[in-house]
Amino acid sequence: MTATPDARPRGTRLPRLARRRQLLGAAQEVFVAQGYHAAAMDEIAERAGVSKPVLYQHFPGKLELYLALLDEHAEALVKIVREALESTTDNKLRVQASMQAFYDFVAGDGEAYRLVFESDLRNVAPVRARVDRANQQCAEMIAQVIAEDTGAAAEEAHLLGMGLVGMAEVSARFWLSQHRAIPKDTAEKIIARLAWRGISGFPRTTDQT
Amino acid sequence: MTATPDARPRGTRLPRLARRRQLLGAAQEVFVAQGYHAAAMDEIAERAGVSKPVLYQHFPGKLELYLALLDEHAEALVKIVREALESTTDNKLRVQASMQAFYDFVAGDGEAYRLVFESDLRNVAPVRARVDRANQQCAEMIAQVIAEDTGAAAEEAHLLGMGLVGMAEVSARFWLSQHRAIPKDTAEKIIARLAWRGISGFPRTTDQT
DNA sequence: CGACGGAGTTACTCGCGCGTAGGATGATGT
DNA sequence: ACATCATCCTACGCGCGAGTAACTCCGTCG
Repeated sequence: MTATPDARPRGTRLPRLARRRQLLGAAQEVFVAQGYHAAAMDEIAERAGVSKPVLYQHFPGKLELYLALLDEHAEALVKIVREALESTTDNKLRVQASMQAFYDFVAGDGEAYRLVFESDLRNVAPVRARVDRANQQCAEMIAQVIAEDTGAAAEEAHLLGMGLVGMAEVSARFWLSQHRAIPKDTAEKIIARLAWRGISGFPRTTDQT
Repeated sequence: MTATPDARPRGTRLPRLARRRQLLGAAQEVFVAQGYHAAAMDEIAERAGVSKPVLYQHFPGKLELYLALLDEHAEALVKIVREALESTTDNKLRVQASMQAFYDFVAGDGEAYRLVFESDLRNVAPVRARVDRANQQCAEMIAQVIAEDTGAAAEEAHLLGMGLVGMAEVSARFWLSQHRAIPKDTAEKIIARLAWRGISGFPRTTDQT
């Protein structure tokens, strides 16, 4: 078990772009499995069946390599949430689709969601900026719909949006941590119903009990 | 700005237990501000106005020092949530109180919530165990109430509980990141209303559209 | 008044992991 | 066949930060 799990054949020569993609793939596996700090550049290189300097011919440093991956997946999250919201004008279905988007994201290939939701580098400014921005954009898109639907103030709608994002994020990660004890679509429906009951016909005024 | 902000007077001698408390205080400041990895034992010692070996006379290593703090605040979170749930038998008020508990926790002294909600050491088993356990306990307590109230299945109630925990956590952190743009009790009420509308009179069956 | 011991200090060792210098190797154009 | 260039390798420098060894200082008790 101490031997390299599945290092690619060490001899293959690749054109620049293909190599880059492959390096990103290897880096993702390692960063996801170990987190940023525990991940060693040596290991990423080895995992790609290549030596370290090759890595540095494609990326200026460890941080930039990480940011490339983070960008990719943060944007992917925002994109599928946007698509979910644009997939219909029926708000109930919108909620359903949005929740499914989060569950899809978390269940997606190679547990890449960890980069966005469980990064161990949030204390570093550029990482924090990206993670926060992804969350904010999701919340903002949802807030827009809420504001239109309920006439709530922007601030309030934004807070509600972030609440729903948190609900989706955390419940989806929990669902996955239970190794899908509940079928995916069932979990999505349960959470979607919770969310929909929560916001549908939300009272228009802020200051009431 | 490069000089030490407020190192305690370097000469004071303290009895063992007082020193320990003080070291925990200094460590908390540094861990909260920098995260685990960026925090240096030298800096914690300096912040406490003491040299490094003193730190090692009280804690066997950096990790154990961190775990001591994490335990403390994880337990504090579970405790205030439990107290919120036990404060009344009116479920609507329970929701209100629970949300307030999360907001109180996040707004609490020295931003210690970061240790529990934003730890950059979740990839390390003992840390992950503690963070997950705190979340699970909160969700479990809420799930219990939900199950009693709605008759939902245990699995479903647990998922709902985790959804509400996520809603509270993420929205509270967002609220704080906006530097309290909304008054605290207003934010609490908005989220509490969202949560209460979501679960109150939750349908008893799972498999309906 | 001397020695005992708790409290603290300075000044190291040492391993780990990022990033790099300099050399080898194999395909391509002339 | 030979030069050329991109691609890849081995082997190292080097800083940083956790943890430690060996010493000092001062109150207290017999």
